[in-house]
Amino acid sequence: MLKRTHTCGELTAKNAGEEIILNGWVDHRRDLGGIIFTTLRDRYGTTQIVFNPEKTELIEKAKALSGEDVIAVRGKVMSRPEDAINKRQATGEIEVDVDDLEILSKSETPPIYINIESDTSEEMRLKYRYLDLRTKRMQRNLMMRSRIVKSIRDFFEDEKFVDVETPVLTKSTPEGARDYLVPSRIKGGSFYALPQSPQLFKQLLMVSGYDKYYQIVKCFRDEDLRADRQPEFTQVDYEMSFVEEEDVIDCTERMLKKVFKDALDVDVQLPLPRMAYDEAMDKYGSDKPDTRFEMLMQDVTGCFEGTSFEIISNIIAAEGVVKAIVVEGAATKYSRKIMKEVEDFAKIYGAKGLMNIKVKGDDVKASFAKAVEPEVIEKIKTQLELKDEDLVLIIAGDRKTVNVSLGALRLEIGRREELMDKNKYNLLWVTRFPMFEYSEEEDRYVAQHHPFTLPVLEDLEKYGEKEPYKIKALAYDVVLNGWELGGGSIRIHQSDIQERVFDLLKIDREAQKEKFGFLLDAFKYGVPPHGGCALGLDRMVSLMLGEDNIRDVIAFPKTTSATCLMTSAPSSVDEEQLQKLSIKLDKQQKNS
RNA sequence: GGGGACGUGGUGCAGUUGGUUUAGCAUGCCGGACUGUCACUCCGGUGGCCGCGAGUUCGAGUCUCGUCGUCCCCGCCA
Repeated sequence: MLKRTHTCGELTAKNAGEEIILNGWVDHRRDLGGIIFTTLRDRYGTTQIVFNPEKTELIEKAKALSGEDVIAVRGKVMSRPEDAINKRQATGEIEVDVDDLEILSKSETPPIYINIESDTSEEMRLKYRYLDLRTKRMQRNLMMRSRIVKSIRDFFEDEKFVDVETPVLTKSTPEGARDYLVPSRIKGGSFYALPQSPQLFKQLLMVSGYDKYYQIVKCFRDEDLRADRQPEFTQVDYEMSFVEEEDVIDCTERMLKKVFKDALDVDVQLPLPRMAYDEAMDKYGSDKPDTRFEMLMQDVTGCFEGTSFEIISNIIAAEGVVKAIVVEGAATKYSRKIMKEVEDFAKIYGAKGLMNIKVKGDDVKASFAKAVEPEVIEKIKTQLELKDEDLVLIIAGDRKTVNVSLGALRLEIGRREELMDKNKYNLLWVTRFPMFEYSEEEDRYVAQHHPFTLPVLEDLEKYGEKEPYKIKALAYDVVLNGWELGGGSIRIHQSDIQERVFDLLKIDREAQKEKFGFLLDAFKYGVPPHGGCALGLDRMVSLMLGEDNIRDVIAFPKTTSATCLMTSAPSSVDEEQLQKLSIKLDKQQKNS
């Protein structure tokens, strides 16, 4: 075999005259009758190779080449004629005059386009993923991912973190997402769980004295999928001992700064802005605010005080709120049809309805004008400092619904009006998350982060068991352009506080022992104060590449129904296999 | 668990209110012409039971129901 001396991306005018060998895939062939041009491709780039008419034997061979054949060519690097230079190609100054051609492997006609940008359906791309990964886009994505991972590793290694692998076959954790289960053959009827995160193990590593740990690790959650959610995904997981919140935040910031510089040559200004959870919810209606544009939510409940508008007065009486966003220059542009679309959008997020005010010159037109006193509209106009062509979108209801629906609407308007600058990377911290969240389903408080998060101690004293929903936690998320990149917390290392938290969560001694006994035992033998963070690598890479779907930065992803179109996983298994695992299927599943 | 969009030659799409049709376009693929192309160009050709199943109808790519698949979203995801 002719072994390559160069890749398809590196030859320039400087190599002119050299005898070289290239290996690669036939990207494209242009047969002009006498002369044949072929573009050869590998992951480094493309190079034009030329079959000249006088080499009759070669020409015959070259005529038989088709797309995606794997070939080797030996030839001489030639400078191209001035008018034949291809400026869009890195190797466009040269071409290779072929002296010898070896066909290493023929290809059938591929089912998807590889050499040109096209809108191939995801279904085809996923089914023939190995071909899709040949495309320029996917090669760029995976190579960027690799670069980002290297940068992260370099950072942690330089900072003396230790990379420790934690088990993939582990114990089911009851709090949080649904676990993927793996049946045990040796202990029939028992199950391992795949980790949702190495949370408990990394805390144990702190107990063991590995005061700086990191791992780039697969995690698993058996929940429904989304554009930014896969059942298996990769986390950048790290934990530190003898630290406080500031230290974890500082370390994360420096890591992000390095990664952005290394991968994108973007300078991130430190320290990153911070926003308390309450402020984020209040102004952006989200715990992961997109701060690339303003259009903040404003509370206009006061303007409706004493109104006879029954729907609103009832909401206010029930401690609800009325909030508004102002869309500048949209009053005329937003026709009845668009307003309907916008209202329907808000309703998806639980809004009961959408009120609006349109300012056109001196005319202030409210969709709810008939139901309300003129002063109310006047007050809103004053409070929001409305000007010509302003459109005000207003939602009333309970605080949570208003925040969520108006926050989602803010983003939707942002998209419609193209207010998000794609070249901007707005990183920020959202801090002081609530420690507890009431779960209707379970009829108890559950930990919003996890039960090992350290509550703000003053809050714990002040609100305690009476108003646990007011207790904040030393938990923080890092947010990039409205996406949660990751988050972490300072953990509890004091057994008395841990017990109080368990009590508040109504996890009794029995359950504690059963579920987290090993951790609580470990904490008896000298545990340093510690805290850490975990970042979603897939999200991070996709954001840095401007891809809006994490499938495009994962080599072999799953569909939204958690299947793999290439391998057909998950699939049924032999009866015998099941027997060894002590598993019986019910009739319904057997038939399907 | 729920809502929405889509499914038509290998691929990406069009196909009007159900009927004048032999399901069209682009690209690919095959054959021919062409010595400076780079998504070469030009000429000719090949290729589809319209995802699958049932129903309504004289007649279904088009309407209805079911089912499968893909994508987006709500719930869910500490």
